[in-house]
Amino acid sequence: MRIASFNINGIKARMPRLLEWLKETQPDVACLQEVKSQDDGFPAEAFKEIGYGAIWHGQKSFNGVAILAKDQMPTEVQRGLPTVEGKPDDSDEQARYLEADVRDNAGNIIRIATIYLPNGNPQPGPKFDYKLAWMKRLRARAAHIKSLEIPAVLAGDYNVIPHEHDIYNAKAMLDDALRQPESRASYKRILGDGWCDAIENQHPAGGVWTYWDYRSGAYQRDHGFRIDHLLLSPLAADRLVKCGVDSEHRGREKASDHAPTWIELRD
DNA sequence: ATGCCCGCTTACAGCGGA
Repeated sequence: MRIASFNINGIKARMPRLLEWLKETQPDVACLQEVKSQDDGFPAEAFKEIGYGAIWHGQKSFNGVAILAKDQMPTEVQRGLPTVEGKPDDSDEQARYLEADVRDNAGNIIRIATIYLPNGNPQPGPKFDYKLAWMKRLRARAAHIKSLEIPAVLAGDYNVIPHEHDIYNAKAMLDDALRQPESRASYKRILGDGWCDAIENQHPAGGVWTYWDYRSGAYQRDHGFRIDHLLLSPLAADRLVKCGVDSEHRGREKASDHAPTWIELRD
């Protein structure tokens, strides 16, 4: 069972590359972020034609998330991140969270969330405050999911560089929201509740990148960092076989600035 | 210190991204 996370940076511009990647790597589940499309413009039919059911939470111009599943339709569980108290948060208009159940090859349910965590720049400021508040809400939702004691995968662009060894140069981006101590501490608190960061678990020495800036030839110079994460509940972590990054796809024409990041769970 | 590149928009310049 392969489950992938991919910040596509605009579904209209990325559709050829996205379809190509789906056909080449055949993920069972693909969590997408930065769809940048209204609900009406989502190309569900094109995914259906290659065997993927899809649900999506769109927004004009910005943000937007989706879950694709091969040979099945994901069953939507939660659209938008609730408040810390677990109520719908009507004040948050940004489409950054979608949660669904899918079935594995044995027919058992796996809970999936696609996450586009706020960037938070510039910091300090209201955008950084929003990021940290959003992370508190995510932690509360994750705790709820964990309490269900089911296999669950929280996959997405977390916009957090967890450690010094998760960036090409420890001195780079020192003032950036992605690597502030508050961002890292908030991410660490979620992991501390019992979630396993798959890539960190399998590559403890670091040096794995999922994002390379478009500017300054960052990909060619391998100036990357790791911000796309798949967090596994204990019952999912027990089934982790391997994980990786399709970094070669970052080097193709008209690529996203993120590379697809994936895990494989045993059946 | 700022922009670099890229995608988006009742677009053709400005914003957001990271």
